[in-house]
Amino acid sequence: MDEGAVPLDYETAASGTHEPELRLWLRLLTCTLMIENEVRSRLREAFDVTLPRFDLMAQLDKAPDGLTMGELSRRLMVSNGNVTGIADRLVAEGLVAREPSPTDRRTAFVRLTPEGRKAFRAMARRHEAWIADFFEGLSADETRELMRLLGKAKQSVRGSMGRERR
Amino acid sequence: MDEGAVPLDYETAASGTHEPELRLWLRLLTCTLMIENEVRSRLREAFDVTLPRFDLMAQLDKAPDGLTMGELSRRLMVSNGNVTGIADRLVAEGLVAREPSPTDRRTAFVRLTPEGRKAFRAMARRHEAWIADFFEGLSADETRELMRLLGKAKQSVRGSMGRERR
DNA sequence: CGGTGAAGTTTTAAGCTTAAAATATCTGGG
DNA sequence: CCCAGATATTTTAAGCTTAAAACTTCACCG
Repeated sequence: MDEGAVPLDYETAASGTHEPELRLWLRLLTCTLMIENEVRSRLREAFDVTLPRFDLMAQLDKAPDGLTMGELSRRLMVSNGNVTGIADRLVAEGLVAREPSPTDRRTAFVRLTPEGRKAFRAMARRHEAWIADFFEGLSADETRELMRLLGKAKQSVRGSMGRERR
Repeated sequence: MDEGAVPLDYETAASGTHEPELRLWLRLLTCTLMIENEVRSRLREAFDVTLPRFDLMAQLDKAPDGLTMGELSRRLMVSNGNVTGIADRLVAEGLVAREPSPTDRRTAFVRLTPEGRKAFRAMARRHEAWIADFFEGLSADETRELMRLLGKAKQSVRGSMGRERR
């Protein structure tokens, strides 16, 4: 048995020499990747679905009237072309339907099919339990405080988007 | 001009109906994606380098004696095969060198070349400034507290990895 | 020694992702 | 009406990513 079995991640060896902001970023990235990798693996094992398809369906589930491809792209924070490919595959599986906008022929609406909604709801129930379990070690107060600080961080990042291009 | 121009992201429409842990996860993901996308774009624009290549070089920079492919894979939290491909491309660019282990012929060591180290150091300086700027809106206390809470979250996620497979 | 399972890496196939170019449509000013 | 620029989406080419299989080498037990 490996004695000091410390799991390796993005933060490894980033201890002393770096600025606190960089260490914070590496820890943020590590947390996200750990959860993302675990969720991806469980989704595949339990439902034979990929994470990007689950994410796209999650956005559609929150929008009963469907979303345009552009709205999907912005909410998922990925490129337009990316959404096209994932939606194509979900349409081929019958989980999602594409339909043209009646008022703008450039625009494509996308919505869950009844089967898609049913499949998603089943996955979402398990998914939500997984996420709750991941954060089980945090008290309600800590969860709230983390939420608040990440909200501030989000605002801060948002504010620094345009500037600092030197 | 769009009046209430609220930028869309993963959290959109996830407000009332979901558990606090799920909302926390979506916010964590949003923060990470915002930073990752911005860093990717700036690295491309300023240095014509991809984010995965930068990340791999960053790990090597912290390990002057080089790393095995397996160690790289664990630290970057990606699959083995993924590292093979990125390392191949960096070797082709002359930024990274592969060498066999003298003691174990299965093992491949990888290290920065002098040119690779020079190129990385220049990128890292700018990168660190970008990251500091992203978190400018947080006080030193808030940064510390966020760091602490993310550390707890990391431990919590780590602890829930094996269990909850029902 | 010889074989057996474990460990390190690469390969493969499929899918995801981006940036940029291409296509199609819309909008508004002449 | 027409067209120039803007908007919405898809296509393309290159690269990234995973999971699983294949290869190679190692460790060690008998």
